[in-house]
Amino acid sequence: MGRAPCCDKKGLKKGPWTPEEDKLLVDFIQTNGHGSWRLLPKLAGLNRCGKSCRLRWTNYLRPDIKRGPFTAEEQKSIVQLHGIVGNKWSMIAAQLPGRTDNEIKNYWNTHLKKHLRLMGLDDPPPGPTAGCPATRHMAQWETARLEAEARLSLLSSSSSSATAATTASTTSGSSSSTAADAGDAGKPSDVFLRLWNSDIGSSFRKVAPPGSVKEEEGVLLPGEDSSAASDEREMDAADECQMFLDLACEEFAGDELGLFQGRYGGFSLFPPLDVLTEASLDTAF
DNA sequence: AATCGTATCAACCGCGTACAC
DNA sequence: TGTGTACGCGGTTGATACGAT
Repeated sequence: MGRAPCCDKKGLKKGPWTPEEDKLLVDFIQTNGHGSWRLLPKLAGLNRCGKSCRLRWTNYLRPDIKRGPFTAEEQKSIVQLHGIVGNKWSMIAAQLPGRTDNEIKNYWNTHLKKHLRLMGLDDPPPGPTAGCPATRHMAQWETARLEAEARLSLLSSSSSSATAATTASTTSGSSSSTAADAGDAGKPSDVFLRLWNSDIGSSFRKVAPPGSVKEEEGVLLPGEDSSAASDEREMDAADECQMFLDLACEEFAGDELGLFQGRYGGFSLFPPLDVLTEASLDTAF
């Protein structure tokens, strides 16, 4: 479990990439694929470490990257998904075709977080019943998320067969299976994918513009879609404000999704652990 | 026009995990 | 089984752009 020595090498260039370097990297990957990132810079004639090449490719040069401002739907999705998985930017990015984890992370830190703070939705007070309704609901979501992680970790550690069944059910039933499904959906710790393929996830998926996601891979094809012009508009301040109000005071708060099963004076996404069987887990996720 | 403060985002750093040997 | 290596992720930094004074 040692540290990667990849960037320890002296003499490797750092800092901003030049157009020439970009071209070398793109040409090489389009011809040969990236293969081993460690070997790539040498093979491509780049004086960079593999890590830097991978980052440049995944965050900037990849052909399927979507440029431009985040749409209203994307912003809404980010806020919602963040409420479930927290700072799991790669998970969130997997649900937003063409957006990178780095981009989403930056956008969250510079835009969305600021808006939430201004509205008092960030930094919730202790206890789910304190504060304004909107803040309380945000706290409830965070509580639910933590509980979900704890429960599923517990369950997955004791039931590998349930995991296999879950994987089978999730990959067959969803019309918006993603690249992540193909890769990591079988991991018992992948809480998000379980949630995403549950009723909760399907509710969230409703916000995605029709046709914006390729059915099998969950990514935009070159030249595909992008016709959802109405979704491409940039939100003005009033739109954004209203969006957060909507999220906090309606969807996050509501039982309209059938999420909250009150107990112990609070709420929970799940029935008590002792009634959670493998079968019920399969049904739920 | 110059200076200063703030916002943005590309890129880096370091850690955790998976995997090969 | 233990160790080393490579990769991916999230947090952070620093350069640059932009707006205010």
